[in-house]
Amino acid sequence: MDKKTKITIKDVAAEAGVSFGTVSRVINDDIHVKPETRERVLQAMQRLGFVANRQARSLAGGKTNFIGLLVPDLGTGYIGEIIRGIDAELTLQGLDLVLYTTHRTASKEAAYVANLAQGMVDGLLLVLPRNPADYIGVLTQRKFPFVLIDHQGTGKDCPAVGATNWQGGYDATEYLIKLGHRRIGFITGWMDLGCAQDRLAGYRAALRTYHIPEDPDLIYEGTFFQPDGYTGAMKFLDLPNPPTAIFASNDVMAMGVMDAVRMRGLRVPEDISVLGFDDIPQASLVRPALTTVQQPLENMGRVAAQMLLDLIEQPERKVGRIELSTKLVIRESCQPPRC
Amino acid sequence: MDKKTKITIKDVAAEAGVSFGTVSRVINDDIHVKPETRERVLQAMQRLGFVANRQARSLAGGKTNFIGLLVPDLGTGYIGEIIRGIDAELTLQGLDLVLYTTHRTASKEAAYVANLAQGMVDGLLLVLPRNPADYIGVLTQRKFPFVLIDHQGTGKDCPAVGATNWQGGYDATEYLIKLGHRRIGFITGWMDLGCAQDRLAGYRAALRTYHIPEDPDLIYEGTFFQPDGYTGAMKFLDLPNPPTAIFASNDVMAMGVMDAVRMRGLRVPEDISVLGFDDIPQASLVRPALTTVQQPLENMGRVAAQMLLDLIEQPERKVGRIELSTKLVIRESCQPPRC
DNA sequence: CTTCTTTTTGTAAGCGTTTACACAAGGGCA
DNA sequence: TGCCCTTGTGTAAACGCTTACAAAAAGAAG
Repeated sequence: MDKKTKITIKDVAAEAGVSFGTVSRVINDDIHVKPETRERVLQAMQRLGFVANRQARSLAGGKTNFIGLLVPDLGTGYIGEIIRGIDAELTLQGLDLVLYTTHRTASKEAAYVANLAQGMVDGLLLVLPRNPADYIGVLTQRKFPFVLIDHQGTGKDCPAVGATNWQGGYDATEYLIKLGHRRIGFITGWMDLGCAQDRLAGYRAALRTYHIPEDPDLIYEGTFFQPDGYTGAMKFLDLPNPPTAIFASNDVMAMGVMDAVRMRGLRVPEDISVLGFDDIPQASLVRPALTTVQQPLENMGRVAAQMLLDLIEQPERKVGRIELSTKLVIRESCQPPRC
Repeated sequence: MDKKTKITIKDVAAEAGVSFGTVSRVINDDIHVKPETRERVLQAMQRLGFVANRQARSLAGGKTNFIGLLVPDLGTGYIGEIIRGIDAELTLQGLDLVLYTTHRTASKEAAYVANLAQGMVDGLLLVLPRNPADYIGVLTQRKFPFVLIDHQGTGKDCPAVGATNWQGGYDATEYLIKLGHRRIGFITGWMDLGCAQDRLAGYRAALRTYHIPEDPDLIYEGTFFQPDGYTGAMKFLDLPNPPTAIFASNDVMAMGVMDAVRMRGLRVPEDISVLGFDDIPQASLVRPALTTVQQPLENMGRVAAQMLLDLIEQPERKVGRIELSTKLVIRESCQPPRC
């Protein structure tokens, strides 16, 4: 049916018997078009199967309608959830997503940002940026719209969305304490990341509140990957006085913990309580279902996208960090310690 | 430092003391530029921090340097692995990825494809397309380059890459049989997908080869999600004569199976052997580590990207389906049945 | 029926490149 | 020295659209 190679606004204009300017106005929902003319144009577009050329619109209009998304990796469902939120919001505005995976190579990150900011996209969304200090300065100075997702740290006041990691760490620890636990093992995330630091700080604060002395043996430094949970738990279980509960800084490490516990012939939660962080989809699917601190990942993506859109609209507007609240989701992996 | 808003080739031309045509030639690695001129231009570009405008290049050059990627979802690591491969290959060619997540809404799929094919991208990569029949015709007829990933079915001979699902199903079943199992439960994937059908067919073929009668009670129809594995296994275990091994059509369902087995107070692999399909990163991390059929996911992505690039180069070339071979990865979740 | 507004529509000038074509140098050769 | 090739460089015309600005049509008011 479509024998023509490319249908342009001129073709549509000819078909509808108007000038191409009018067609352009119809495309852009310009007010100044007589309803019946608009209708005629719309039908012509329909008939010809016209789709506006993106590149041309961008060139002439000065905006690309692309948003750049930089993510470290797509291995865990974690980032998938965030993207889902971003995607939902962007689709509403007819914007498309250009995906860059940095695979944890910090160098690529800065290079990508430099290029993208040169007009390839209208705005930038950075998930779990590794060392944003490298380019935030440039971005800010150039007034290029961007939003950081799940990062805090540089102390600089720049647009970011994250979760209340400190509070999440605190709440979870408090929950374990109230269940009666006194020796609670903690497995940290990758401590270069602010979120990992905050979760640990929350854990510590809760212990302090309840006058439980902190034991350095009960803190194992991990990197957010499952094997850390396994190894950390093994180490805890080797202790002369092992913990009765283990709180891992994310769910996948918590699953590593569960494996280790089972490996030792112990049971969750009867012998050891296990608590995670994130509430990835899998958390509710393992047995026992994991009690965890829920991060509103999808919502974080959504909010970040909204912030970015606002920023694109009004670049002057000053926005800072937004923290979405975490929520303790109680399932089956924790119970009071054995007497 | 960059006080100028936009640096164009004209600025570079002025800086280098040449015409903008020459600058363009330098950008495009045109042979007809005197080495020293090239050098001068390059330095000017460097000095000015010039980055070519993507939209303008696309408009004038006729290609966008974008590849469209349609995926159903990013929940499981499965697609992340594929993207990693695609990404690696595309980066080599300086192409960027525009991401569309259809979230299993078939309607969005067709709409996206229609738009994208209208010049928004140079080619299309479709991962696990739901009902490609809707648009393959249009794409083919219009000679628009595309490659299907992990799909077979329509019988039409179109560019696709997948894995040897049948063989994988066969090999795994044979392995279980050789371990001594006679009653092997099978949990299917979502049967609308060709890969799910093939795995089941492989399972059946192996049974036939070894003259083991097929028992309809030992086949549970799932949809590739973890709860299916759980439910299916529960159903098997309720049988008067339950299976001694369970083969799930993907790893996440196999993990559901493990949960169910544990829930019943049984042990993997002592009481029940469990086998998966895919070899997602998690498979080696759970305890017992999952024996599974490895799909070369990253490589599938890479090969698909290469095929697409070839197709873009020579649109006339006829390419069909490529199948990458699966491999049985033996870990800890299977052993001979108890006497 | 003018004249002045207020829509509505047409026109032309870009947006930043690529690329076919024209033109200016340098050789090589007779 | 003159002529023809190369090789390197400049020029102008697209690419398909947006958007001021100008022009025409349609009301409103007198």
